[in-house]
Amino acid sequence: MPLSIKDVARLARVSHSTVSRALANSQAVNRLTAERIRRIAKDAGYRPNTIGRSLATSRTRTIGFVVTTVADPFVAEVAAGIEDVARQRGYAVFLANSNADPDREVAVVRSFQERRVDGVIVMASRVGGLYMPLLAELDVPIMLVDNQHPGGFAHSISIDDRGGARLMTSHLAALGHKRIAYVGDRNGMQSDADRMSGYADALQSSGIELDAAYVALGNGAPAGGLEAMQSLLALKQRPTAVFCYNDMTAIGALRALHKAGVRVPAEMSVAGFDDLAIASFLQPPLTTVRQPKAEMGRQAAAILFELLEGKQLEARITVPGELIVRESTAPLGSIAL
Amino acid sequence: MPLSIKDVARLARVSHSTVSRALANSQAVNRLTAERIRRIAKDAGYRPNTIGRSLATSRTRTIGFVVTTVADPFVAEVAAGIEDVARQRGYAVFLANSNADPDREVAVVRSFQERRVDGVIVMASRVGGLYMPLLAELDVPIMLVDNQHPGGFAHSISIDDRGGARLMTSHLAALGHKRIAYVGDRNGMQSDADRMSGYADALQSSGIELDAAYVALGNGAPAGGLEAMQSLLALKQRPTAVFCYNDMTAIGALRALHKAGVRVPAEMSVAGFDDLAIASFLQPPLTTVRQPKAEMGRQAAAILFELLEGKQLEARITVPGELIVRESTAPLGSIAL
DNA sequence: GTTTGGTTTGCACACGTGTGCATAAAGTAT
DNA sequence: ATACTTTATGCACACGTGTGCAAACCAAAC
Repeated sequence: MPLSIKDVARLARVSHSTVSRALANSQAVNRLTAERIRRIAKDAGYRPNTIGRSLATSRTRTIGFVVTTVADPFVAEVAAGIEDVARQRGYAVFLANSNADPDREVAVVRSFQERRVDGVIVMASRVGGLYMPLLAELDVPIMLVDNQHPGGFAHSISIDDRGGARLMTSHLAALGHKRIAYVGDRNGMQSDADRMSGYADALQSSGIELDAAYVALGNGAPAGGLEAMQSLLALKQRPTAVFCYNDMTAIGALRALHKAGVRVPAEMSVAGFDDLAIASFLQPPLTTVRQPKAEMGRQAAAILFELLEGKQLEARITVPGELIVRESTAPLGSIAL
Repeated sequence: MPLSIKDVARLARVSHSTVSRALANSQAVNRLTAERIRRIAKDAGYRPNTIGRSLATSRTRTIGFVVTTVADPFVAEVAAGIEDVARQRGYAVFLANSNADPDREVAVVRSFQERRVDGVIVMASRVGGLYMPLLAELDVPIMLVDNQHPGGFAHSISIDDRGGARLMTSHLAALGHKRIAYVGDRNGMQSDADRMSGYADALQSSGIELDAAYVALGNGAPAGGLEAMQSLLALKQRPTAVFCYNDMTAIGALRALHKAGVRVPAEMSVAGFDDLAIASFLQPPLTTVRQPKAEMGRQAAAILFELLEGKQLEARITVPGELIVRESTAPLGSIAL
């Protein structure tokens, strides 16, 4: 059993109140006494018990972070950013995977509720209709990261999906491509819908008619991208460029193209979204839209802490995506060496 | 302010003790009364306050998970496994990144200490000499995953690095390769040393002399693999096969080879270790040693919970790696189509 | 020496829950 | 009817910390 504030009090021959104040650097306690107490506490290896403190202050200095799964590298990078600023501020982070399973979602909210987290960051992308009211019931500040339906909540940070998709599609059109395909995500996420409409926007601006045959559906993972790409390859008239919902999908698409012996970018340009750490090491290095993942995580956490410290603010931040041109996209009809 | 057990007690016109017992399904309370109380608690939306409970029971049903960084996909997959069984058992998981920074390591341990976690899982690979005694000071069960120096601790689960490396190196030798290189990790990790010695073992068994020129150093990330591969390519007599410390390193190596116009596997075989989710989508799909990452996470958590429930057990589990042969390795001198 | 005012300290309670023990109620055996 | 057992409930305390308020102490001013 680790020693309590009372043990320190006994050692210092003062009341536990004085110890509490001394350790909190309160002005009320005599400077010398305070220093003496701090010395004793340190020498004895005293560690304050957060549980007791939380009970007294009704603040846990704890936040919950819900995701579909941390196994997704995109999510993991955001998590790293969040954890970074949380640690700096003396907060700890509960990690919970919902796996987009409604039962788990409920379990996660219950757990956070019972543990009295001070705030929550949600990055569950596929949050269902039931999830939002459940979260609201928590009655703590909630920050959404790249979430769908941010409408219902006051605080969110999201990539500009539509703008990013527009950037990329325009890039492809500027390279001379006319038959530009989009590989989406069949899970019906808001970000997919937004990227799709950015794609549609850009086609229109470039005077290209949107052809439903060039819209295929993956699942946000390589396997889905591979399948979708294969269906595109089976078309009588193949596209010459493919914009994928995310980098993971693009990885699958690249694999399908290699298998089929289609050279990238000579015969087909491929683009992704996210700019995962490995994007620049792919074959060929992937042209993509960069999301500042860790930075978004840091910002999400920073805003949440502002809220926790009582600041009243409405923050619906949209971060612009950055076009990163690498070697997987090239002018139409170019020949690779 | 959410309602407390006393609020429920008032609603049910009983003492809070009775409510406590009713909700814990204690035999001591009358069946009908208990049911009535549970009804009322449920209808009122009562959620027990874990903070209060923890103070009373001195158990938090919380564990800490320390890693260098979750941004590493390998780590993230283990994390998913851990979180999975933790949730099932009603435990919550604190995530903390040490970034292999000694100051952060200290901060993490302090945080876990002050939050009175019931147990800790460490996956910090590069734990320094100071870290271990610091952890021991926590005085709670500690479970190590793929950690170096598991010697000092009673409970650990690790991949069989040496055996896995032997498997892979033998595979390469069996394909006829004589000049087999190893790209290690300059951070001086135990797993690197073990894989290196497995590599050396297998070379010896195959009657191949270990040539120091064929041992290069990366950093466990693609950039390091790329550099290391380039140094190997600069040799007068290049290797014909390269075994990389991990998949991330192999990804960098593949990139270097593509850049240099060296065909894989026709001119050079490449192998990794870990079997990350994307390994099978690389160009070419990567031959590697599979670590059952999520499963190891699940098992680590399961053992920790056994310990927490008082079971006395010594567990130093070594999990065998599985050789996964894909298309990045081929017989010496084979010609790609 | 008394009063005033400031500084420092401790008392006592609160936070929410679990639990040993005593008490009350109800049932059973004599 | 009494004594004993069983069952059900409440009282009171504990866990570790923070904090309003009163008390104690001290110094300065009169």
